[in-house]
Amino acid sequence: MSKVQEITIYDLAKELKVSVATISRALNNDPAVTTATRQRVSELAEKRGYRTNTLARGLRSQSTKTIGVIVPRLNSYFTSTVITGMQGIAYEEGYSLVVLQSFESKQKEIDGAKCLFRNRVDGLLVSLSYETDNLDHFQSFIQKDIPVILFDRGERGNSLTNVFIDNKKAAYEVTKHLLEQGCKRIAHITANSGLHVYADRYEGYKKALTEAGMTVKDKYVIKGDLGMEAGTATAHAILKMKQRPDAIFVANDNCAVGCIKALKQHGIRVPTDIAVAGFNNDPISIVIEPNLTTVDYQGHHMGEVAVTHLIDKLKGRTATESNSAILLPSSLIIRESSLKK
Amino acid sequence: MSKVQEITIYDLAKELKVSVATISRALNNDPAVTTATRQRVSELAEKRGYRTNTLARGLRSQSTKTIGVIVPRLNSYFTSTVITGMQGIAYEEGYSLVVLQSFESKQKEIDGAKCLFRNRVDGLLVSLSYETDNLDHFQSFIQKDIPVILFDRGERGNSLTNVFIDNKKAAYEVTKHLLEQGCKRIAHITANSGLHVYADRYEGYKKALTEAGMTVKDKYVIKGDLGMEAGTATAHAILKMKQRPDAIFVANDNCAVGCIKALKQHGIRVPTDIAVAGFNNDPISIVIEPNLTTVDYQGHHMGEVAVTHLIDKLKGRTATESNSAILLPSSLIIRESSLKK
DNA sequence: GTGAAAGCGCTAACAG
DNA sequence: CTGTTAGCGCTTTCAC
Repeated sequence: MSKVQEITIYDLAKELKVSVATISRALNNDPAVTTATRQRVSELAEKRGYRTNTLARGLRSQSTKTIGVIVPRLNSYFTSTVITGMQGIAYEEGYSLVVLQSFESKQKEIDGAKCLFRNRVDGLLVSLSYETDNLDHFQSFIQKDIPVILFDRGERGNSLTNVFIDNKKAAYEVTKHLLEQGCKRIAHITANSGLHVYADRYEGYKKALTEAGMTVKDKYVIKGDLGMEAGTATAHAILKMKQRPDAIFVANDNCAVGCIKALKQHGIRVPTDIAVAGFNNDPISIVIEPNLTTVDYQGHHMGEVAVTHLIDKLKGRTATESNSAILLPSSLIIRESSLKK
Repeated sequence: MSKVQEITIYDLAKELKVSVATISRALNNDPAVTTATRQRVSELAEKRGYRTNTLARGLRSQSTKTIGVIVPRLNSYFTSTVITGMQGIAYEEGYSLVVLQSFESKQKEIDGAKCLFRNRVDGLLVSLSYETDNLDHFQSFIQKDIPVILFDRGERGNSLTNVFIDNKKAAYEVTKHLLEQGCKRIAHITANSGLHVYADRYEGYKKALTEAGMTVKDKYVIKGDLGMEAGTATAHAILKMKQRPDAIFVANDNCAVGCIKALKQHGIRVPTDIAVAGFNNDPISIVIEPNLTTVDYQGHHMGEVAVTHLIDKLKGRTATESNSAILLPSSLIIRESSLKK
């Protein structure tokens, strides 16, 4: 198959005996051009198989129409849902998404940010890695007025827009529910990370305990990578405790599932002996037996909100301040894994 | 924060009192330029925060350094693994990935292809949607010599490179294993799709049955969308059959899990009453109880192979023919869900 | 309402 | 080994 020649606005201009400026205007629906010519232009463009050269346009208009996204990992239901939500809006608005993974590594996140910066994304959407403890690597974006929005895993005390849920409140509700089930010794498995998301979940856990007149016991707060294997490992550690907890609140579903699997293998009855609750409402939570009590929040919606705010900024139609925190709703979903009664 | 001025090679040229050509060469490691100047250039570039304008470069060199990827859905473990594999290689080679979802819709796949075509991706990697029954929408790419490679869900009888596993063989092995467990009435749940992947799995299933002196019974071959809910629905249909199958070979894990859940809810013992096998070795297969027998194949590797072939073509260092089929290994993983003995 | 022309930042052919 | 220069295809002032 021989290579077909690319059509440019010059070709169209020549054929219609008008100037390239007119073609350009017609193609961009500039009201200055008559409806008639606009019609003729778009017809010919279609007929000749013209496609705008985004490179040339971008070079001229100093924008790539590309949004960079950095996520810890692609392989979670939540993340893919978020991205799907972002994609829907982005494509409607004429933006492409370039998605990178940090694999929970700060260095990879920095590298990814650099890469996207070099590639001149118009904006950046980031969910931070476990290891991330500052936002210096986004400074180059800020200096060039490239908007950066954090979603799900953001940080406080910065000048960026954050889109997340009220993690403290959600964790508080989970813990309170566990207390209401009569649990007296509630362990908490969380990420080995300084991110506020996890600190907030811990705070919620603590608040519920405190309100119930209990105190947080350090040995009951266990940190790991929240993977399924980590769940299994932590369960083993818990089984070795002299005084075993009677409930475990895990900061994500995957890890909670690993935990339940291990507990069951060792003959522990869930929830009778130990109740378990997770976080995220991953589909896996209704596959594990007993089905997992968890916190649900809409990744799809979060993605839409984050990208909408970003595009609003890009198009200069923003109403929101930077430095604002956008809180999305979440809800406790109670299933068998926590029902002692 | 005031907007920082963008540095160009002209700025560097002026400051170093050399021509832009020299700068350009130095930056691209052209051996024609002395090591000394190259050194000076890269130092200054670093110091001034220079970043190549990919737009300008692309406009000049007629390439976007972008690879388009179309997948049915992002939210499967297999898919995210494939993409991770692709990403690793792509970024090493200086390419970005733009990933689109078809949501199993032919129209969405066509739209996605058009979008990527307009955005001038240098190459395309596609895993076809259920509904796709021809490859006409890739014709525009072929005409412009833009390489298109199909992975996982490809088609035969076309001029494109295909990267997949031997589905017939894999399905044959699953079915044979089920027969060896003493199953006499093996049902097959597959996609409601004309794709060869599923036709091949059916062929493997058929071959095993035929070899065992059995025939395929139409009522035992059930088509659906292979989602978890479809698995549940199909299980219900199976439970209503006068003569129930004693084994079900499902064409993916997700659906198999939905199936097992429903069977168990209705008091059917898996595998004793009905054995179940899936396909893909999704992590969910070791969460469901009993753990699911399935077919494992490396998405990561498949992604790497597909993108490597694509980039080889792009860089003109290809050895493989188009129209070639690249077969990757797969293996049967036997777990409790199929062990009658 | 339309056209002429400059220039976005880079690469590569050509000349030296 | 290095410099000059012509575009790549588009948008956008500034004229008319």
